[in-house]
Amino acid sequence: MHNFRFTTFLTSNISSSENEIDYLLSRCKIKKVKKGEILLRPGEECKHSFFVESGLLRQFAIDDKGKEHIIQFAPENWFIADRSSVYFGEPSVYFIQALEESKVFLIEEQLFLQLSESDPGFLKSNLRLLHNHIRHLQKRIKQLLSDSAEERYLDFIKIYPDLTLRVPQVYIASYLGITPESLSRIRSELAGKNFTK
Amino acid sequence: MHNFRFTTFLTSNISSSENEIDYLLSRCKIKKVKKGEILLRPGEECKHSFFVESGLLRQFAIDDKGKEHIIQFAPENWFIADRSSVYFGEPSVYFIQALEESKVFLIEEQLFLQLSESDPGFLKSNLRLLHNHIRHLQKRIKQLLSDSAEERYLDFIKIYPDLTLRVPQVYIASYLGITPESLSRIRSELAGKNFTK
DNA sequence: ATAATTTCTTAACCTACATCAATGTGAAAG
DNA sequence: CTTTCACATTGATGTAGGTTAAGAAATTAT
Repeated sequence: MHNFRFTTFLTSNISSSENEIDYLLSRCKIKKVKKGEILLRPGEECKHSFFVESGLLRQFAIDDKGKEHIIQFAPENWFIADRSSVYFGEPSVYFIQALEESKVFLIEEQLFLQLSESDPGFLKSNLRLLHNHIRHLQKRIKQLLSDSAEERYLDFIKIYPDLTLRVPQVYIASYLGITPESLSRIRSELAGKNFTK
Repeated sequence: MHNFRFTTFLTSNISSSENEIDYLLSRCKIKKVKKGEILLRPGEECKHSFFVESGLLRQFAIDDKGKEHIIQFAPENWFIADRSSVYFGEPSVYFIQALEESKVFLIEEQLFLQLSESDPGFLKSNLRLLHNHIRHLQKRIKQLLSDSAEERYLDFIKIYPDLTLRVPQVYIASYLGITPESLSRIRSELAGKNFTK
């Protein structure tokens, strides 16, 4: 029997009976995705939430001028989905793509709703996930409004030290809302500061 | 008996029995707030969700340099709250303030959770509210990453034509993430374009 | 190993928006 | 009516970050 991260995640984060968790697992599909593979594109309805068992995904948009903007990274143990598309059944405006070879669990929204109704413990966990998401989005807006690119980068490496090493800088720049050239400049300035101190 | 907007909102948006709605209403307090009055400040825990019965509120943050950044406006019929603070019981980093003389309903989180557990119809509405909020936040991030100040302003007046007239431009600028001077310039350029067309 | 490709850095120049400062306008308050 | 105060405009100048372009460094493939 497999010992999935997803199983561990569920048992430690969801105050639900073992039965319920088994049921949930039995209703999820697991999918292997290659590096670069796309799980969602603009115009499509996002049919699943994805739990990243291993590897790394990103959610991003492409603007009018053809530039990519990363909304979210999702390394192992994270959920990723276009929540509005999943929930409202609307076409998404985002891509979801694997940045590394990954394994993901596909979870249908219907299952979430069903378990939230029948099981208060599951509802709690579901609401917690949603609120974590909201907190994250809100912080992002606040940072984009208040902080300079350098400040945002410093926060990024504090919050995601692993990703800083793991992800090419183009993507980090795209998450921060700047060009890779600017990020490179910021990095060399920061390096300078540390030496002279 | 009063005919509140809140009542209308609840009956038309919540697929719940009349009893449940009456119960909800009976457990909410209504509060009159003067223009400029502050309902939440950084460091405080946000204890309620606010439903704006009349008037206009804003949620904003003040950054290190003392500049204000508006996260959200809430005119009548809108909810406003710092969701992460309400849900996680953490101290907020935001202000919530009345921009006009307003009446708001105060709703305790406990009540939301309780009704979500006991009533599937209420749960649905609660989830819908949360997902609307998420959609809104996500769009905001995408815009801040992709669009110019002018584009964001044009979208603002499309989405909130009423607020465009109702709210001083300083606040709109602060919502868009620019200075009032820049907004004024954008407006005069746009005016120019329309004349010559 | 060596070539090929992807990623990163550096430099010169450019642009959107910020800052500072002065002036104008319109609504509320005396 | 006129004074005040909050709000808006306009102009001169500054700056963070963008753009373009070239080369260096690091991975990946052969």
